[in-house]
Amino acid sequence: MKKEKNNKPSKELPLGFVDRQEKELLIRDFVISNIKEIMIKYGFQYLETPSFEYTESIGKFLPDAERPDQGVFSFKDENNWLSLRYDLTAPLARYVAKNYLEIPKPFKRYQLGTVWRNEKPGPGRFREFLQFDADFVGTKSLQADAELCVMISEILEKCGLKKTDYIIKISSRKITEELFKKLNINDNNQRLTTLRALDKIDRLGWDGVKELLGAGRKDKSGDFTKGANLKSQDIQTIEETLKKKSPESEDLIEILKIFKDYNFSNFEFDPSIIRGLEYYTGATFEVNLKFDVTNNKGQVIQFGSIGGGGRYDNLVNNFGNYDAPATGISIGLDRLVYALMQKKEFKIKQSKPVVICVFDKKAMKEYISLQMILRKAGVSVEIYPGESKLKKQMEYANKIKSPAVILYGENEIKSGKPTLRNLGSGKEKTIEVKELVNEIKKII
RNA sequence: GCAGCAGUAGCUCAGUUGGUUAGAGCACUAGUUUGUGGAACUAGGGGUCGGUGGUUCGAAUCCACCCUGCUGUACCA
Repeated sequence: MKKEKNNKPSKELPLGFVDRQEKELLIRDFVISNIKEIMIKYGFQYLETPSFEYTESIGKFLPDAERPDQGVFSFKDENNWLSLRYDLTAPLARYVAKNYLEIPKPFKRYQLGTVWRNEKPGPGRFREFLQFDADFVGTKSLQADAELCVMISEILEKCGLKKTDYIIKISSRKITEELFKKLNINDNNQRLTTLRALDKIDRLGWDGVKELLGAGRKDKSGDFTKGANLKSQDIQTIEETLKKKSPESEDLIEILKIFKDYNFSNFEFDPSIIRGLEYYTGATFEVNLKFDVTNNKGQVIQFGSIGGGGRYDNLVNNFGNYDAPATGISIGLDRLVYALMQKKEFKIKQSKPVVICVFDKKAMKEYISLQMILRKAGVSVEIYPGESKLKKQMEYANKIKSPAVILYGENEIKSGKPTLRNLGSGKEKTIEVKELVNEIKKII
């Protein structure tokens, strides 16, 4: 905690939280409106669930400690532990279980919402972020899995990305499942460690992963990570299997066939797409950006994926005895927006008001009248919100990037002709009120 | 959590053989004769040098501990 002098409250933000400014928010709005449009086209229902859930409903583990803070923000109300959701999938499973008798089956819904994770933030990763999720619940059809990928691709392109800007990587848990069977790896811990190690291929390469599959690995800071302790023969089998360029599991073969029917080709089979989550049972996918993303110091950062998902046929059953196989995808919107902001060709329009300068408070009626005329015509306009010298008012207009100021002082009011100053060019024109709208529209 | 590095004004940083009232650029405020911005000039505000304790006549500068941040790594249901 940073101490402020005189015991004033800290102006710093908690670790992992950020203020977001207009430019980012406008791009986010743009992305969201594209998403909504496409979700309607694809026939998904819009859903919102609350930020808080009972802790036991969103975690796989019930709180066994005094305070369940394993990665979630929690607090206790009168009687119960509540937690801020850490994703939108668990709330979906809960919603489906709660409304099972009423909802259509299969159930297709999409959701936009903030999620929170109480963990160490990394570059471009925060403890509060906006997610977009689309899921099919209650169908085993691989058409659903395929369509999710096609749909994400359409969303990204609608947002202005080209085919060369992104790729959807796809794999299946069935591949690793079969490997485990074949190699007789039954210990759940060992399986998990293996999956997690394999998930790191893009970052560590096969050499690093093989260390993690074996005894363990020391990273460059000197920290040591314990490995899965597999036999070297098994490690070799795993490497050979996963290095194959085409899928051999039936589900993937079918999904790829459906992609073909959709004429969708911007994907890549990559058996290292494992995803850390334990609950996936079938296809897994990941959305990766292929252009460079830099941090605020201009350095290119390892951006990684902006989202992913897969099939999870058993998750909803956790809430009851329902047969609800499901598949879904989620996108980290803030990360997508952050990346979009860096595309040079990507411009978002920020409308800034024309400023009517205040020369004399007694003439306020005249200013208001001008303002009403302009607003009626749809022009963004404001009367300078304060009392300052003209110079200050100009500085203000300049600072907010106003396109123009209107000078309506004693002389102008007498003649009924305001002066319009273009803040881009610095040129001024004294014109009739009725011409004002047209002149301003030329500038904007 | 573990490991490495770092912590001086709002921001970017300078300031070590420890020594007078701690500096710069940018930003900010006021002004450069009273109706004009983005340039220039002048003046000004702002820091108990991350914190606490210690060594010393004297510490931003040395030591210890703590806190915070960055990076890597782990975890991420």
